Amino acid sequence: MSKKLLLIDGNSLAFRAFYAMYNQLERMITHDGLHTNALVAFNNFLDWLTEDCQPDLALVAWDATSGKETFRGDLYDQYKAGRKKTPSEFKEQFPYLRKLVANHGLHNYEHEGLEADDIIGTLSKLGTAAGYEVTVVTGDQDLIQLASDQVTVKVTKKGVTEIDAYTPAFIREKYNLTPDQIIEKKALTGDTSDNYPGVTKVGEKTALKLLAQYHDLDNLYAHVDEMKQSKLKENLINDRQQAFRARKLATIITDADLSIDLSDLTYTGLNVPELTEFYEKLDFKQALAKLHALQASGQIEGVEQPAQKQLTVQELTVDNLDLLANVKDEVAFHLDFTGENYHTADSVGFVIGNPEIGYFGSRQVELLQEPILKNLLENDQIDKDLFHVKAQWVLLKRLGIDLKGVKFDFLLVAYLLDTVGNDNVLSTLAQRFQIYLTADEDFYGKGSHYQIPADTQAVLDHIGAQTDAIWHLKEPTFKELKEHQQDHLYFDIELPLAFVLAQMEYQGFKVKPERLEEMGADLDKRINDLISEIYRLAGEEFNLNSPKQLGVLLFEKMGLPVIKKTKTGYSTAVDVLEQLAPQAPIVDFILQYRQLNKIKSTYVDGLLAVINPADSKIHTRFLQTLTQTGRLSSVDPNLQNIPMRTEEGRKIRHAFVASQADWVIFGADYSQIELRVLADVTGDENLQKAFLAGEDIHAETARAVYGLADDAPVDPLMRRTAKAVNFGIVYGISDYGLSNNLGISRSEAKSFIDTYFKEFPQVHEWMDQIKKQAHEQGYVETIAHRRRYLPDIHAKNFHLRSFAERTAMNSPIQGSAADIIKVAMIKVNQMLQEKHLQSRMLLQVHDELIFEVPANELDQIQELVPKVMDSAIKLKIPLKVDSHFGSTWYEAK
DNA sequence: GGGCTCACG
DNA sequence: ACGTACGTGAGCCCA
Repeated sequence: MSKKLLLIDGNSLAFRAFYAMYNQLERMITHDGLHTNALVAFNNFLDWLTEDCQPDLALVAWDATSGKETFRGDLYDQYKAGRKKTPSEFKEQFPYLRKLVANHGLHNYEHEGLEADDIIGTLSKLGTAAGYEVTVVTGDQDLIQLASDQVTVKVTKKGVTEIDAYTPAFIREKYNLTPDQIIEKKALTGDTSDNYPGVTKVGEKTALKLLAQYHDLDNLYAHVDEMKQSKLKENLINDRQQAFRARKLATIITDADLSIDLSDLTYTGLNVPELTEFYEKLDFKQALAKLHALQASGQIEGVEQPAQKQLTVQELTVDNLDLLANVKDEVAFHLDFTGENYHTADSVGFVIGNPEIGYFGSRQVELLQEPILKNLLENDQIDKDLFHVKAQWVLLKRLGIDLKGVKFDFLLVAYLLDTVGNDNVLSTLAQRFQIYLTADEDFYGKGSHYQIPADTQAVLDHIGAQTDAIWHLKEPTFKELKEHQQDHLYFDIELPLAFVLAQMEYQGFKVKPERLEEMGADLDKRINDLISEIYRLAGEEFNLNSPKQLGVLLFEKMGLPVIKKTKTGYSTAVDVLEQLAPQAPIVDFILQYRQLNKIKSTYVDGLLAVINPADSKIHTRFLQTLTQTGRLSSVDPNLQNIPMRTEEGRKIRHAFVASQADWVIFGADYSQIELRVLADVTGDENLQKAFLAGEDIHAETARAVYGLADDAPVDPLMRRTAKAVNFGIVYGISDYGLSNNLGISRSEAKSFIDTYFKEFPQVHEWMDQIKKQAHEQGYVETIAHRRRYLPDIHAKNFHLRSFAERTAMNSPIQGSAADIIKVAMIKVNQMLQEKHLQSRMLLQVHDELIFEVPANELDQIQELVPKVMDSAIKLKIPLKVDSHFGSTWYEAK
């Protein structure tokens, strides 16, 4: 095989790189304020190119930066004139581009009076003569004139990820031209970006037609007089000189005098120490991770990574399980699975061990059921270090194993240390602590490309690297946990909660498909009637689910007034439609359609699709490490947003039933927990008194704000306003937001807020103090020391900064309420166990808990659950819990 | 994949 | 002058 020469057009590619990632410009800045978007894209591109091409010789050519004009400037004084100034954000990256190239083991070259094109043209000719297979890479079509049997010219298309490889055959196919004729084409069309004209009115199409007939410029002009009279002929004759000048400008020099030789261009590969330093200096986290992963996997040599020694997992079989007899007090364990939903996922394999005894694993997860392994996992005297304990617990439970003795869950700890940018992926979370792993996505592929490699050892080593990383992550992360005063939050709240949640998910909530199907049939009929009526009133059929088409109908064809706009067009949201309803009867039908269709598609059809046929239950997953405030979320399906507010939707809850006959559904919810938390954390005495004074906090607030007597009646409008103010306070109030919500003027809203703060002065003080704290330390905390960092608190942008300030006020409230119910869940679960009750907790919906309860336990549960919830965490004012039960979730209201 | 809409607390 | 109430997830459209 012939040797390879790689020639890269530095300027055009860097330019492409800068604009390919232009939308990332302000996100990619080093701590010293250097923009790095072009560097990041160029770096990725170099990686890809060198891996793909594996060159023997390689060079990146740059346009001359100094001194003398190029011959093209001499030839035409307008050459490249009128170009926009290079943005300074791009210019500042130039010097680093060259370093980047050098650190990748490629040569940089520029030469006075020459453009990068000419350097590449000359070297490609030299390379061809010396028998090299030449690859030219550029962002610019001009270079394709160099294509030949030995030279392939790769040109980036959109961005830098897609590439066309121009060979003579490809050029023939695309333009019906030879590479040489590319110059002739350019002569006729000129070049707008280099600012030289060809022949007036001749663009690509005309040029191709002329070249098909006349082949080249000389022959064309030799026969131009024979052409029949036309505007084109006139233009050709008039612009003859321009065309020939353009041909000279477009022709790339292939015999320039260079001060280098092919022998100077040896490709030396990555300079790992230099590149590491470069990446570190410019905060290239991903590139650094990739580099470290390459080193760890032994594909390249480089800087010593003590914690990342290449480890080999020893494969376990039924015959060598006694290898695990040495396991004493602590092991790391990782059971890998496909996809995200561990309730249904297939297992890929597992690894167990630690650096002292080594790592052992198998792709046969049934091995875990062998006594030695099962006992080890179920032994609470042997500490386990894991990633994502809840998933591990469920996967093992499905194998009949009861995981115990868990001490470290890296996912939970990483989430508690910093919620920002947590993607729940081990490899990216590990990077925060300078541990670099091959990402699952890179190892297995993603989406439809997911495939478990056939090489068992490779798979085990991949899982092993993760297991070993978990082991090494424990110490540094536990240390930070302590510094954050989050030991209690982790050991006494989140870690035990993970087991409670795992049991709830595994238990599942029984759903009667026939109830949903009945509802579905009824809804279908009513939806179809609505659709017919809407089409009739509209006078045409259209896609009712398309806000765009609906907007055209309402606001263009029917001429209804535009009340609100979205980024992309007219808003057709409920509040808008409600305002339009009196003006056109169709609008009310559309509102009804929207409501019923939502119930049908999201809830009837959506839930039916996720009932497990084996047990007729729905097994949601609670995401414990996602929200920025400490709340849970629920997915696959979301059982935290089952309809409640409208009767029509609420009927969905009829389908949710207890799993056994004579059992009931029991629900208990905190009353006004967030406002009680507010009264507690602010220490506001008036707010505390208001809670102690009456049943109805919104009415009490109204009395305070409107200056009514303690026992005076409160009219509904006053109560509604006070309620909105209470919500506003919890959300981090602004007069603008409140005015919008209540449909009042900003100044009226402002005066409400002022009065509120006058009545509850310590709430006001707390709001100021928490904002100040956020500015000073960059984060806010809940009563259990749950932390939320607010990077935007220092933003120059008013919008971002204001948002961060509202968040600073809201997160401690919402988050503390989350702390309280989490503690309650752990205590309720403990109580159920201690009292040997069969009742089971099924769901948490932020301020309420849902249970299924045998009829004979109902009295006890009704007494005990609210009691445990009340006393979960002691506040300065009592917590209040309401409870309900019934034969279905609908009845438990 | 982003935007819109709408379900919950 | 600026212009959003806080926290979520799912279905659908449309590029």
